[in-house]
Parts: sequence; structure tokens; C-alpha cells
Amino acid sequence: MPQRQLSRTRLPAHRRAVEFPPRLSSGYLVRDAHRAFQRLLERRIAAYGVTRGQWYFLRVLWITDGLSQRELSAQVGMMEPTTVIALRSMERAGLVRRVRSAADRRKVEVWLTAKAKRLRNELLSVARSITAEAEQGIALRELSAFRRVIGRMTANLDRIER
Amino acid sequence: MPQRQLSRTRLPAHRRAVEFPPRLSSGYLVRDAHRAFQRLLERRIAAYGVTRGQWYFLRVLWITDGLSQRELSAQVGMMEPTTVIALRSMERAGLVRRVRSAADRRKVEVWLTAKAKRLRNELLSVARSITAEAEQGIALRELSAFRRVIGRMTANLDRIER
DNA sequence: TCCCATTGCATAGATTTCTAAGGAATTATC
DNA sequence: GATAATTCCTTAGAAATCTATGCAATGGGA
Repeated sequence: MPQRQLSRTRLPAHRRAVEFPPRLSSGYLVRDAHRAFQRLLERRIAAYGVTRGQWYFLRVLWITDGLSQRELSAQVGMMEPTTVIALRSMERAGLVRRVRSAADRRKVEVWLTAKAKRLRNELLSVARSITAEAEQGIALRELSAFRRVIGRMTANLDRIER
Repeated sequence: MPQRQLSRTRLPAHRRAVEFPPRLSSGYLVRDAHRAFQRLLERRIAAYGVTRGQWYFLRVLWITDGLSQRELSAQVGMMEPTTVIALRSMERAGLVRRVRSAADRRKVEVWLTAKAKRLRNELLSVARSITAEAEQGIALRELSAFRRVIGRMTANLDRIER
């Protein structure tokens, strides 16, 4: 959308010494792509009564069921309070059961319900088709170059944060 | 982190017909990168008393000051209630003034304060250096290929949502 | 002029995420 | 074995986002 100027002011030149248009920022490009992915995922899985917040946890539990909340947090890459909230909603939605571990009563094991297991294949297909649609018209060698570059960026940034 | 199996169950084979490991998903790679960018940005601008939610609006206002809330929402790419909330916090933080338009009393013009203008160059430098750090060790031609690919993905996804 | 559709902003309520701090179970140390 | 440190989960509170809805100003058509 074009920017009309009218009575609006442009900052004086000395205030604009630093320029950094969003289109030149990898961060902005990544953000836009992320939002596009998220929006589409959110809409498609909503049809199954699954929210985006639940999705990431299902994704991990579909690979390894019965993890503790801490293990889940680590694998999903979220902080523990986030996990508590997500699991609460998943339990309400009948997707998981939380079972206090007999061996170590501090731990809570998270187990998928039959319902969540039944959703697995269909929801993973949803994810795959979103990816396929995103990758339309992009050559395989470009895709693998893309993966290498974005992986490198993430690693660079993660390293900085120690 | 390796996944120990112990007593945890793997789903039976017929439930695993669809496989889609996160490492093969462009969506996951984009999500990880986005989170890495955001975390670093958030930490660095916090030193200036600016939050991530305010950042995107500053970014636009530093280019064109005095936009209405609706125009701001469109340029930032957020819904209007989000803009309301962000601007409220920015007004509290002394970054903007909201002025009801004399010409059309429905509109609210958003103007940067002197403080926000003073922050501009330093904060844009912060953004640029985060980008530079993310791009460390990536060749220029790889970077431009990356931009083309991720832009294409975003466009593909946006097109689907109509 | 008066009505009503449109436009612009705001509120309400939900979700997803974080940091900071607390409580309960377990393990280590003396 | 008693105390201290650690581990695991939870609560509290804030921020950033959305959808759905409401209200107030404007402008077009009868």
C-alpha cells in the first residue's frame, strides 16, 4: 500500500542517517513467512478442534508418548509455564492425560489419548500439505540451500545468546 | 537432545504411516529462526525501554509520522485492536502522542515524541547489527537466494488465504 | 434534512508466550 | 538421619496477538 504524505512529516535528514528498510532485513522476511505459516496452520487444524498452542506438543508426543513435562518443554522448545498452560488445555480437550509418575512423584507423565492418536495421521498430512503449498515453484536445490541458510542464521543467533 | 525410550511407547506402525520430521519442515525452520530473531531483538531493545510490541510501530512511524491508527495497522500488518493496545503502551511510555484529527474526528493521528525520534538511529543500528550477526558466514549470493525463496514462500501462503 | 451504510476506533474475551517466584518431592551432604 | 541443595511442577502477572462486537463520526441518497 502506497504511503501518502499529505501533512505528515518526514523526519529531518540528520534523524534519518541510519536507514534499514524492512525489505532488506532477513528478520522481517522471516517474521512475515512465520506469520503466513502460522495463520494457515491455525486455520486448518481448527477444523479438528486443535489449536496452534496444542499443535507443537502433539507433534512431539506423536513421536514419543509419555514424556514428563520438563522433557516435553525441552523438546518443544518452550518454557515450562507455557507447557503447563498448553497441557491444561489439551487435557480439557481430551487430547492427553497427565499421570503422576509412580517412580518419582515430582514428575508428571503426559500420555496421548486414543483421540489424539487418531488425529495423528490426518493432522500430519495437513502440515505436509501446507509445506508443499509453501514450496510450490521452488526448485529442490534452492530449497536445500534455503534450509542451510536459515539453519545457519538460527545457529548464529542462538550462539550469541549463549 | 536424544530421545530415550524406556517405558514410553512408540505408536504402532499403522499409526505412523505419515511421517513428517520437523527438520524437514520449512515451517519449523522458519519458526525456529523467527524465535531466535525475536528473542535477541527483545533483549537488545529492552535496554532502551522499548518492547517488541512497540518496535514494529516505531519502525513504521520512523518512516512516516502522523499516520492514523488504521493506516498504521495496515502498514505494520496487525489487526486494529492490537494497534490500540500497542499505542496505549507507547503513549504511557512517552513514545507517541495520539491526536484526534481536526479534519475527521473519527481518526486519531499518531505522532512520535522527541524521545522516540531520538531513539531512532540507535535502535535501527541495533536491528542492523542483529541482522549482520544472523548473516555471519553466509555468502551474498546465498543471501539473495534465501530472500527470494522465503519471499516466494510467503507469497505462496498469502495467496492461499485469499 | 433525515436516515442509514460506511468508516475508524475501542472494548471484551481468548490464546500463546514469557519472567519471576513459590511449593513439594527427591537426592546429596554432613 | 537431619539439613541443604536440587529437581519438577505450578502460580502469578505481564505482554502480544487474535476474533467478534460495539459505538461514534461521517457522508450519500431519498
